Amino acid sequence: MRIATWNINSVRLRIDIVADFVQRYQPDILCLQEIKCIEDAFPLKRIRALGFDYVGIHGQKGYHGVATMARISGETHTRHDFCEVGDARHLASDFNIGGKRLRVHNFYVPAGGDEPNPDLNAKFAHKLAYLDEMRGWAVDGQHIAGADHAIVLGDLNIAPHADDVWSHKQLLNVVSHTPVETEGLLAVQAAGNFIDLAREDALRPDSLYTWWSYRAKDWEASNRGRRLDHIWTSADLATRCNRFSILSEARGWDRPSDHVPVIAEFDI
DNA sequence: ATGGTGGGACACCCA
Repeated sequence: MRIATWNINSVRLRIDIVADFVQRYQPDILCLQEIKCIEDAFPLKRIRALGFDYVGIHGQKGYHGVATMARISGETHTRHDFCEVGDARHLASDFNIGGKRLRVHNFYVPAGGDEPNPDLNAKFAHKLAYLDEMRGWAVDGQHIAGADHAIVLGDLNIAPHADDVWSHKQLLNVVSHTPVETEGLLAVQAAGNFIDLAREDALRPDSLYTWWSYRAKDWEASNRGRRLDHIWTSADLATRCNRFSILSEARGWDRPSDHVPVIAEFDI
């Protein structure tokens, strides 16, 4: 079973590279973030033509929005409105694999703006509140209730470890790598006993970054990237993961997203 | 210290 996550930064604008990616890498389950459209505007025909049977969409006009599609049959479980602000940032889908129920949580965690002070920046305060609610949700076991395995993935908008960014020192006060965020994200991970696949010794890719700013003159030469996109699994599933990859080359495709696909393969 | 480039919707928000 191959699963991929990709912040596509407008699915309508980039449907052609989504199709190329699917044809070349054949994910069984594909999770997109920042689709930036409502459900009715989602390019459903193109996605179905790629062989996806299940398509779950949590859309919103202009901003955010996540969608999960699969070649295997699935059903939408929930679209949870964390912090109850009406944002489309989460979708949970259930799949039956090998007689077990797998729940896939597709997340787009708030970016949090530029100012890393929650008293001065409501967006940053919202990001911290969102993480805190995720932690409680994981502690309560809500992520897996009624299922056998859980995967939490998506654009979590935080690079939690020192080598998840091009310069730990220079980014300590930059939103996405501040201590309050990295500690907050690691607390969510600990609360759900999730395994961060990129950090498993046997799976660790050479390059960890999943995002490079559009503002760099030459993203590849400067390589000022960050690992913002993650695939976490429940412990039982992590032992069945035999391949993990970050498709860095996608950042160099024509009219790219600023994020690249992250792919995990399981022997289940 | 600053400004750099991309989205969407509609004059400016967000990343």
